[in-house]
Amino acid sequence: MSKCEQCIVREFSSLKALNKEELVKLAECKTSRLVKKGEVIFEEGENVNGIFCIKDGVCKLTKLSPNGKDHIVKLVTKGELLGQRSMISEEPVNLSAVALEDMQVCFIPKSEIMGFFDKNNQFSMNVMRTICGDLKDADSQMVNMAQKTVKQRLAETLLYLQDTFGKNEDGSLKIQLTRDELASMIGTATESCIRLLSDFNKLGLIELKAKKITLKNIPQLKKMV
Amino acid sequence: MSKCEQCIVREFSSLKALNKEELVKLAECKTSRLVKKGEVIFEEGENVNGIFCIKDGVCKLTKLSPNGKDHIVKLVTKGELLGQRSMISEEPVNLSAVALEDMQVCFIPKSEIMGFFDKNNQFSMNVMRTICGDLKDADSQMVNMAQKTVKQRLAETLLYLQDTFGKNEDGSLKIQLTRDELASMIGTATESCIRLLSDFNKLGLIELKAKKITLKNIPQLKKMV
DNA sequence: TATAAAATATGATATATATCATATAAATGA
DNA sequence: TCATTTATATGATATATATCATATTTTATA
Repeated sequence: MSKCEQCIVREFSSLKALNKEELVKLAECKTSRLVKKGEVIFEEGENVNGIFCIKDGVCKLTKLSPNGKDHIVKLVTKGELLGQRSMISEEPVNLSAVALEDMQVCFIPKSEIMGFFDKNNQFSMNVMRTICGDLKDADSQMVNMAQKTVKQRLAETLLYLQDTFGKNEDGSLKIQLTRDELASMIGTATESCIRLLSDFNKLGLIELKAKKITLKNIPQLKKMV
Repeated sequence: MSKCEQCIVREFSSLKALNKEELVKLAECKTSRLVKKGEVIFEEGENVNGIFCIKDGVCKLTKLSPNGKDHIVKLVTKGELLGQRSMISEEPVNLSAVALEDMQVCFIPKSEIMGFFDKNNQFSMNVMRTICGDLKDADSQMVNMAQKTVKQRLAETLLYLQDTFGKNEDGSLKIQLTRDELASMIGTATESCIRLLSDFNKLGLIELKAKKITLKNIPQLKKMV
């Protein structure tokens, strides 16, 4: 069992408020797990009795819409926590979490977290702020979905992906989503997404080669949003 | 200055966790205000140094989209609190609040609320649960906007309005939204909204008379969603 | 009450997007 | 390495929705 004290990732989440003693307790009760690309961490409707801390990798949070399509609500990456909302609401999770790449994930049981909640004010404030940030983002995404065109949403999403996950040495987006996944982030049909990418390519806004997407004209992409 | 102790509305919000002593303190520092229909309570980007408690009436929370249209993110009614997210995040509000009917609203300064936060665990837990509920709703609305047709969203919204705000003696929806507002809740053009209402009317799903909307075939409306 | 302004309604048309079909390319696995 | 599956791409077409125009009704106001 590795020590949480030495885990750098903790510095990026609400857990940074924990003191040495609390971190020792945490290390004792947490369980670590490797999650392969494509593997499910938890599924909509499940009871998850605790939270997950992402040590490495990226996953998607999806929600099944009544028409049977999955919609990607959020991407979550190294340093972030999963399952906080569900734990606080004492409800099943409302989203599924699926690994987009191989991941290292730690699970912290609810009892432990609730203890920190009671005793460490800074920790609970951090959690609250995170959830408030999520709410603000969700509201703004809701408005995007309702009011922007698919083209605008695609441009915005490409910019977001580069901003958040960076680029490879060749300049292409570091995070690898299938066209299908990209479509279910922006809320459109896969073919429409592919077609628009193709249009963007022809316009010189992006470059497509062998599945890799490279943003070529960022000012122009920004202007579209 | 009326006493918060005797205000029934408080029982419906996070404030129900406050004890007598805290309620007396609250009554001393709060300010009350009448808000006329159409009046703005606060505007996107503003710094609101506290939270509002709605004693009576309903307001809409809107967000301006880049195309210049307002989108209604949420309706908030008697018993609910406004501005919690912004206060916790220590950020300007991300939404505007506009009265849909005449309202009675109390303002509670941030300092007071933060005091309750520190000392009353049940209160902060209540606030957290409310925000978690908002986040869940927002995620689900986001998916609705992205994946459902305008027709489905209209049906769903009509059912929601009746569920949440009830109906008049004549059976029509109690809450009075303009077509324009209804359109900006479901994320469509005003004309499209009017047209679909007209279609629903012809199909016997609803009845339109003199601005009043009456749901006539709820099972069928539910089936559409 | 008369008049202006705003809200609702509906038609005609344009546009964005989804769907269905099929081709090609890439990835996977025996 | 070849065969099979899966992902990407593109055309043709259908459909949903937006936009523009105009009429009618309702509401506000002088």
